[in-house]
Amino acid sequence: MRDKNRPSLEDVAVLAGVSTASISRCINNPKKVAEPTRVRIQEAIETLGYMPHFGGRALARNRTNTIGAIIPTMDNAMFASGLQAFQETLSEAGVTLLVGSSNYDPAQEFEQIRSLLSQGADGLLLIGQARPKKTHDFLAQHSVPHVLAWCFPKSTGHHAVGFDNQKSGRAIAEYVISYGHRKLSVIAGLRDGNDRAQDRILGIQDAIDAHPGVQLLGLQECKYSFEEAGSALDDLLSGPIHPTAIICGSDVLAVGAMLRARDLRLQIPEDISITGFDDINLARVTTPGLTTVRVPQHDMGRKAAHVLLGLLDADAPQPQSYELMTTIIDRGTLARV
Amino acid sequence: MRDKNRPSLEDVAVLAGVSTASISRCINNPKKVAEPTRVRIQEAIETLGYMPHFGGRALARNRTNTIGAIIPTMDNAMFASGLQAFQETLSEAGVTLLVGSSNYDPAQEFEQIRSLLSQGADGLLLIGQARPKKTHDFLAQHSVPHVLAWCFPKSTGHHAVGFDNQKSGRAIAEYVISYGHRKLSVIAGLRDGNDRAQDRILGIQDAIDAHPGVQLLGLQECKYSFEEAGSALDDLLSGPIHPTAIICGSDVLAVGAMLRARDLRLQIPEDISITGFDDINLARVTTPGLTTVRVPQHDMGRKAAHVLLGLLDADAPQPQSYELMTTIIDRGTLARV
DNA sequence: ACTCATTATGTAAGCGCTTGCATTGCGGTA
DNA sequence: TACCGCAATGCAAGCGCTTACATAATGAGT
Repeated sequence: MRDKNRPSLEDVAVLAGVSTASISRCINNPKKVAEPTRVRIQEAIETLGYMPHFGGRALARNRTNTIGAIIPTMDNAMFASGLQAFQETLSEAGVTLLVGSSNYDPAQEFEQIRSLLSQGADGLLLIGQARPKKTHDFLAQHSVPHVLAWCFPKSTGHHAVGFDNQKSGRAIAEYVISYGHRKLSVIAGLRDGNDRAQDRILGIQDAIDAHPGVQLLGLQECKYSFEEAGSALDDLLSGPIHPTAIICGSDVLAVGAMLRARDLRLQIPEDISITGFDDINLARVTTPGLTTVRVPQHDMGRKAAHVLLGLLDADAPQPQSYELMTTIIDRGTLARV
Repeated sequence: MRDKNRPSLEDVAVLAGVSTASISRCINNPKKVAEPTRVRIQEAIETLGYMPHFGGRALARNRTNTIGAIIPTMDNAMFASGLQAFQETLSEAGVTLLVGSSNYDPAQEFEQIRSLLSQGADGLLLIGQARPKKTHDFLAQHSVPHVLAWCFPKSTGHHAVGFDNQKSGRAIAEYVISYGHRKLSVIAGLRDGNDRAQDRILGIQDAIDAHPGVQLLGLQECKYSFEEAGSALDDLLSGPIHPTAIICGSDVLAVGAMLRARDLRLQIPEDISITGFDDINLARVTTPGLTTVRVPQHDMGRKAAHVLLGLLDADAPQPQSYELMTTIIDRGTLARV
């Protein structure tokens, strides 16, 4: 079983003429080793090209210096860039990132959690708050350090770095209403198992309810793809009475709707207003630019990493949760009526 | 050091009334255990909520079932979706993905390689072929199974799943030329340490050289951002004689150029043609849609995973390399002149 | 009934590293 | 000179799991 080519601590020890303990100390806590020995050890390590064996280390320390992130998909720029920031921050701290994706499916998420944990992840980054009891129990049973992102749950019990989706949903709806729109429709992500989509809708509802005279003409749920959003738009326009504005649960949906609207020869925003959510690159590129809600993904990823690292560092001040703020970016897809 | 809460094989063995060896076998090779014992063991595992300890397993097996991928950045949709496919495929095979990012910097890439390897990665996915000798030596010294993606090197010695950037660069340039353009300029990614950017330019050169009368008026290198691409466009237009078409090394660059062109009140493609490379979502969204080179990212990620898994499976037929084909997607940013 | 495969299970030796404790060697102090 | 304290190092016991080998149990073939 022993890999003859791979040098072990033992080998380095022999070459350097010290015990394995010293080598280990030299690697993990150089201060505890005298200067000359350290030099000797370093040389031995170099000449052998020694690299600590991960398994051995993990076994002895009961720690892997690895953190897992489970996101719905990297295919959506929205998560990808948060994840990028997360990874960079971990990397600076010498921690490696394990990635799993759930494809918005709670069952898959559970599997990924199991999987990443059994791969030794010391902690986890999870997206959103809503998950089956089974999952919660599992996390609790194994007391897995974890932080939630892309949400900011009122209830405690979890560390979170994110924003309030409901509040943000309400904000964009209020904004649309403030532009004079009274007949609204919504294209949202599939709510099932997706609390972010859900909360955004709730927020939109809140705003509508708070403004008598404003009505919600239609609500379509669909996957985050241009095509599905296009079909959703078709459905929303199939009724006898058309909305003047369509609030979308994500930029991808909004852009999908815009593309379809263009095919239908509808002018945006003259014929119909459309808003997005996330503020990914896409939103800057459409003509006109998409009016949307900016989510501080980069900050979120970075802060989440810090919180998680803090959680794992026994003698760090226990980190709290952070609520980040979203802002509305008004580009050009929202008209005054 | 022993974590009192975490059940070990030992604990399960006691509960099930068998030896640890049987448990291990039951987990790794159920066939080798008799039905009734297996049931008993399963129950014990369930009630204890046992999960194998990663370190222990890795140490004994000298294998982690983990694969690393080092990509320039996830922030660019182009890598993100390839990575997504890669991850999904690994996951299906029970292998977990470790992610590192190099930010297009060979030194950082080297560090990430070290890091992922010391985290026990059994193999690596790397982007592109050009890297310092130091890195190559390191990979060789440790005989790290790895596959290259996003490129298809002529030289052997590496497994690769990708496409020929030079050929594709030439193809798009030929295409532009076939539309009647004679005065071309190029906006490329920073060539330093980025063989994809380099090869694409070489390909463009090839096409230009093959067509007397076609000239390259300018070549700007810049980072993959809208802003930088915008400035690059400014520079290209600052001369006395303007190009009729600008060939860009990526969609992000192309879109950045388009946005700037719009600011300059230039009509695309009437006043100036622009082409991209990658075919990410962005390309479908601009007005007009971006004419670009489609890179089969999804396939690439998936195939790369298969090849890598094959490389790690001793008794699998040794996988070869795959050259994938790119195609030109003609949307609307390329005019006939 | 006796032997021999065959199958199911147990025993125990590592895998490579960390770390509490023991040992050594040194300079400073009384 | 004898003693103490401290710094540097070595010793060896695990950490939890896998697996070669040993053993036991079963059934088939003679």
